Amino acid sequence: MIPMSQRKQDILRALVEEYIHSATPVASETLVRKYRLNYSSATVRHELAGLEEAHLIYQPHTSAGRVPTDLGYRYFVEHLMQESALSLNEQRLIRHQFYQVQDQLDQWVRLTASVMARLLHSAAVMTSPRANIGFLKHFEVLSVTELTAHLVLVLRDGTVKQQRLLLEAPMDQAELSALSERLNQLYQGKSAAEVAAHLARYDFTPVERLIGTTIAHILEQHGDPLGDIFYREGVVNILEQPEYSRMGPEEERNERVRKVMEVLEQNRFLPVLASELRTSDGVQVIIGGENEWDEMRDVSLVVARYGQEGKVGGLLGVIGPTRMQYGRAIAVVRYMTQVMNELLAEMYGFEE
Amino acid sequence: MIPMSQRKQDILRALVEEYIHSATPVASETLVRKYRLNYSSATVRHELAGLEEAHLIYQPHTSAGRVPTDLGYRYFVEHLMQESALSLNEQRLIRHQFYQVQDQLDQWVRLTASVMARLLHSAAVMTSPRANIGFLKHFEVLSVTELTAHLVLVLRDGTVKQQRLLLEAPMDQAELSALSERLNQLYQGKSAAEVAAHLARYDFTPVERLIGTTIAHILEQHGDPLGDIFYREGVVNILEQPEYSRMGPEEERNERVRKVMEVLEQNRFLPVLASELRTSDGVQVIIGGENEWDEMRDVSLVVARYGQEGKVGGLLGVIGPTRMQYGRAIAVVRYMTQVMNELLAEMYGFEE
DNA sequence: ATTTGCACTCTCATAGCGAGAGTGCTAGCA
DNA sequence: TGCTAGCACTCTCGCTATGAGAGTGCAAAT
Repeated sequence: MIPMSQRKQDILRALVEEYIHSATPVASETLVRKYRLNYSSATVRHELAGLEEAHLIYQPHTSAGRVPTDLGYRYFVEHLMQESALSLNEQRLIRHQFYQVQDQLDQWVRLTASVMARLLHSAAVMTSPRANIGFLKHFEVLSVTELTAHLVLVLRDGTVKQQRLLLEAPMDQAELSALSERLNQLYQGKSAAEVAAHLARYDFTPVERLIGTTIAHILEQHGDPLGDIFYREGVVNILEQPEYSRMGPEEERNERVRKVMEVLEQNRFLPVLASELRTSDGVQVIIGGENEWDEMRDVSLVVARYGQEGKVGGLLGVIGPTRMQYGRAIAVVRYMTQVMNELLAEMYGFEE
Repeated sequence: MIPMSQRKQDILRALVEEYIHSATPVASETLVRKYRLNYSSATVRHELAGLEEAHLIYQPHTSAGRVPTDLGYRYFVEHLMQESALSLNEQRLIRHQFYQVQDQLDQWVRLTASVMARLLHSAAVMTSPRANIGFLKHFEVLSVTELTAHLVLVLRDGTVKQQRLLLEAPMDQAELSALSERLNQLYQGKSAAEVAAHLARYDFTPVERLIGTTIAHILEQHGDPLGDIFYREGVVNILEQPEYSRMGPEEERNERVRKVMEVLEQNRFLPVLASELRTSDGVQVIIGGENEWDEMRDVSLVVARYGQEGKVGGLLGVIGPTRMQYGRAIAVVRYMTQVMNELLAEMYGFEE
């Protein structure tokens, strides 16, 4: 990294902000005019050449303005940006919406995603809250036919799983009920590991073992908080961004749109998040091609975990073009994390 | 409706098929050549003029080929099209995929949507199966703080609802458990109406009443099988259709994309479906602007209800440009309905 | 009742062109 | 030495013109 004089920093900050705003390559002249810099455009051009040397910005072609590179954005986010906190008014507005919604968990999640999408004019993604480790709250076994039954699990975080069971020997509802009552006693509040351990130790009938292993299996599967995304909101907003609807040659743009839609629809960003969020806490910013996933070269993510560590929680964030209002996005994501945390705390009675 | 000679019908059929295939206005010459008609192109042109008179087709501009109108598609679907059943191979392939998936309900749903999307290269939408009327299976009340509790409902179709309760007087978990056990006895297997009726008749404590009304409310809300769409698949496929990526002037196309994405994201098609499906059974075809919802002028729907009437069920279908492979789409939707029906029947033990 | 032949219309792709934007460099100035 | 003014140069972008091609509608012929 080259030494960054104060002036270079000022210029880079101005350039990134301007580009985020205008979505077109930024000219030296523009910077001087709009950002009241005390040097002439020629001086600015000189500095720009330096920044380009350092791969922080680049020119799409000779005699076009400059555009930040991924590296430039990264520097901006790390050193130059200031998080633009939400105004009190916005905060009130958001709170108010949650207040209006009936106290239903899934509605909160949906609302959170929708608020983020609207506030940032970009796409928001979010997982339902789920326990980091699945704990069984309760299960029932319903007889379907003589040889099949239907297992319904309720986990402590409120999710429900259903699975069909194929019995080896015929059993009726009464038998199953008795059995499930007994096993419920045993497994209530247990995790996958505990259930599995338990299974290993004692002797069980085949049916009991079947139910036990199935439960353990489901709990285990459930463990990964990145299992699947449930809510996507504001995908249209992305398409309205100039890079996807106006700028550049037709073909490239179509290609970009296709890519970003594919990423969104198939949750391709999950692996990236998984590794990123496992290592560190707080709001994470992932910029464009930094993560070497080719399809994501043009998009940035601003994401965070919400919920209580080791208890119930999930993931929320926004996804948009690399030219993203990072300052605001970070503020919004941080704030929504906080809101969700409070809601969950109330709901589950954690101390914060 | 004008009288439709055999020849007119033949020509219309050929034209619609060709347009569905090529996505470009169809010339008289092309029809003669590709569909081996026994008349000259001039004759065909003459007939085309007649069809245009009848608003079944139109010309985008003088000296372009013809394109079917919504009315034309309708006539095609109603009188000319033949449903192209899925080959045995395709059927086997589909079955096989379901066979591979563990017997988990939500995975079936997801798989169904995904299969439809892939088979038809268009977007598929689907609701999770839910009972047409909500019946309570079981509920629990968990103490959170002194004055708040957490209500978890399990309905008979397996969905779960959570809601926070604000108590008027402090209660601890023991009290709540006792209470909920008693009420569970009362309400088990009941519908919204039954719970509500029950509430009206007897005297209850405020807490009991609170829980009762909340349960009734949730059951009621749940009743509408069109409450919300859970699965969308293959949205990218739509963007790959020429009308959204290649044809026509830039601006119009963007507008189209924006519209269709909005419709998809916000489930705007639900009201249309609701009225359509309530009146009749089987696979429904809704073509473009027929339903006077302006945003949907350019898209068609092929949808059906699945599940057992009055018991558990949902909605599935595909959504794409009006230029859609109706014959195949209808076949696929019909087949997937059947598959889902069988799966549900197995799972819940209905006789089919 | 069809078909042939032909004039006519409209679109679409291409090339050419000029204006404008923005740069890099050089020479001059504090 | 650091900054600025001036200027030539480059590249894009939008506009217009143009011509080929596609497809029609119509009139005359079969």
